[in-house]
Amino acid sequence: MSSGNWTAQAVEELEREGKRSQVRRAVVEKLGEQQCAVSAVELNELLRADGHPVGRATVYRALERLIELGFVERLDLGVAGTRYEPARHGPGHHHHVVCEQCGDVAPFSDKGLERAITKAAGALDFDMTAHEIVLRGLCGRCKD
Amino acid sequence: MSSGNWTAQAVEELEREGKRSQVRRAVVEKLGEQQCAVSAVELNELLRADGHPVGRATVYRALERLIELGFVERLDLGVAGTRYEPARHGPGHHHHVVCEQCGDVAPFSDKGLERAITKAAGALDFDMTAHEIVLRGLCGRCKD
DNA sequence: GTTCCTGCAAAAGATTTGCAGTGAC
DNA sequence: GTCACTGCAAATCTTTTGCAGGAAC
Repeated sequence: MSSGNWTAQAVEELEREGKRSQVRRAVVEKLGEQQCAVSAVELNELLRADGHPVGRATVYRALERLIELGFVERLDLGVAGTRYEPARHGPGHHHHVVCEQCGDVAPFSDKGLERAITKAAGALDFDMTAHEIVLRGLCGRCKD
Repeated sequence: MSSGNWTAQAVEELEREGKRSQVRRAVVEKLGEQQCAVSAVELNELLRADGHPVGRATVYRALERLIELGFVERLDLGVAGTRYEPARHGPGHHHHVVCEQCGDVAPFSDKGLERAITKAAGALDFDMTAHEIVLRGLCGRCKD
């Protein structure tokens, strides 16, 4: 699912539901542009900077709906509050490394890790629908 | 690191630093007793129920210090706020599965997953000091 | 007209900070 | 006496909720 596809599918789904709002479309589009997870406040600021003076509550409500629909994942990296990002199940799926020194967040992905996750989940009496992995430590710049 | 050992080591470390407080010792002991992650508010209530009328702020300050020392890990499972638990690196080390229906949190561990994590981290320009894994989905009771 | 969406302001929670008092040494 | 710890209350911050008005159809 490429960035453009994600945005298109999410917008389509919202419209199928009868949600024809311009504001929600803007939220979806802005979120789809992000490389990595953003907080609700950051997203709100990005939208305002873009000429969409959206209310905070609206952003939260839009995110909530998108989470219900499975288009957005909520995650807490321990820095800058709760963050949100497009749920990508195919290419683009990734996890996060967080630097404990500078707070920098970066994405990473690893095939072997995905296989191990799937295998581990299969051994439990549990239907896994999503998973999150966060690595903490020192980033390349801070560890020296 | 067994439960008793963790508590003993944490208390010892606090004392080495010159922290001779009874209250912090109580926080450490109560935390060491927990099977799984608890929130700061829950911990405060547990302490009060135990006859330690500790202030909220004190609990947060104690947890903060313990995190700095590496004895406690902060994690956010998306349910009931931020949670804290003893950082166990040997036996007892585990991750979490969260039921999206009932909010139940359970621990799990998997050797293969640990190996995959270590391997994946090794491939990055990053010094990993900790990692978190959260599986989301439906627990045994809710999936039926 | 009906239904859902929106912004604003108020409310609710969680966490942090300021401060005067207390305990350990 | 000194220095760190403590409780309380106030302040902050993030997220949620109530409500009156507005847009889509």
